[in-house]
Amino acid sequence: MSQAEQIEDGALRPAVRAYLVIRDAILSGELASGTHLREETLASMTGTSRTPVRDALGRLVAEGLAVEENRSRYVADFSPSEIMVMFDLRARLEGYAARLAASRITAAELDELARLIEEIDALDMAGGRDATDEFLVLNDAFHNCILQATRSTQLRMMIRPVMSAPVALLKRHIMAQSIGIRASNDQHREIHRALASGNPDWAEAAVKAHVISTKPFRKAPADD
Amino acid sequence: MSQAEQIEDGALRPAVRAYLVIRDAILSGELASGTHLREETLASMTGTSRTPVRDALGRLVAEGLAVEENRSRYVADFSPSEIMVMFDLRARLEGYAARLAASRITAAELDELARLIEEIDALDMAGGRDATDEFLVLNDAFHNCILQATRSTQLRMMIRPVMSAPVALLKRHIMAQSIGIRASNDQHREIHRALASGNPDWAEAAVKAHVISTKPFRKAPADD
DNA sequence: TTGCCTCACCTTGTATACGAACTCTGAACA
DNA sequence: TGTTCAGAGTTCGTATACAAGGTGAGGCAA
Repeated sequence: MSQAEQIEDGALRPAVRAYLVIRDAILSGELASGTHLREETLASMTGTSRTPVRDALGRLVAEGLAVEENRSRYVADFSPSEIMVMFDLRARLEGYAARLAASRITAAELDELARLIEEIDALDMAGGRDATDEFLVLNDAFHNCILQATRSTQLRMMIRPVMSAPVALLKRHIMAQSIGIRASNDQHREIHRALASGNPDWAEAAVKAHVISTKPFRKAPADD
Repeated sequence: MSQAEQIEDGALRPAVRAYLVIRDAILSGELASGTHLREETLASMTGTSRTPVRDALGRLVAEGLAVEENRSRYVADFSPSEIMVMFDLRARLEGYAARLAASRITAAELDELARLIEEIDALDMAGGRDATDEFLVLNDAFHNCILQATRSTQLRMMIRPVMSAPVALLKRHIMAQSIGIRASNDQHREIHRALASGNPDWAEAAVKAHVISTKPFRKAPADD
């Protein structure tokens, strides 16, 4: 699609650079919960004018990483209970996506999923320093392939925001070894089998379990 | 909250006026699926400059009413199967919201729900020309009250987009008498009982059923 | 001393001008 | 006749100037 935007880190368009910089600052904690996101401040932080910053803030609000109050935006609350809500939502939404995909996925897409599973396996064998980053890319591709197979742009648009934040949070937990690449890929294998069988109930349950298993906290304030 | 924005129709801020005008044009079919949303054109249509239009388009993309492709935006596809997806998503998300609300809702909020139910009943008795519009307002308040009771801004932000389009579509079906105000309010009553009992499973199921019952089509391309 | 009013500053919202990228058309050459 | 390249026109992206609104501090009066 729009690879032109991603070819080089320094060559990013101002709007996407602003988005990425602010997003990273929020997810890394550099901008703490409740911080007032001043357009002028962010503009100098990202090296652009206020226009791309406003664009970026709009996206961040839509993704739930920032909230609007009065006329300003503030970085959203990421309390443990909020993070659990995000994972629960993602589990339900992606589960539903898998349900649709089960009856709409093509043979080519199933092959693509199988290929990604193999690549992740190879990664797991090799190990190495930046296996985490590569895993995240392949993992993202796997989940996006399922979304693609739903044939619903509405669904893709709806899930995009609820995926971005949990995926970013995921990185920390993989690095902290609390989530194993091997175990995660075993779940991918089961999801592939479910989709290949065309069984919507199985596909939904498998994806739901996969996402929930990455939910970072033990205690369950959400009645789930 | 921001009532200042809504006091008068002519006194709306350009950004929200642009948003409402374009949104209505999309939902009414005036702007057909796939239409290229040219900023300059929309600017003259809404009587503003391109800046508020860009803001509005960003929101519409986030809500799934428009899609981005290359550098432009186009009005999204509202095929029957896409509309069914939107209703299914809303059912799942609001069901989850009710689940959370069941254990977090306050007595005051339960009273508020009861009050809204009574108002809708009164509306149903009175009948009249614009009962539909008033019902939509009260109905919206009812659903928002439940969202409020989840104590999760993430959830509210996530559900907002998936509610707006179905609710707008709802209007046509109420006017077409295919959805009864009386029957809908009976479901509200059950939801109230479920929430009051604090039973998350019941609350989730009741809300899910309520939303699904408004799903406009008989045939079910979604395996649901 | 306390409460209220006013003024100034700070932040966001809007308009507009300019620059860049993409697309579509038309013509020329293979 | 088909394909490709060039150029112009159109549309979007960004920066900036200006306007409006809100908030906080400071002073004045009761």
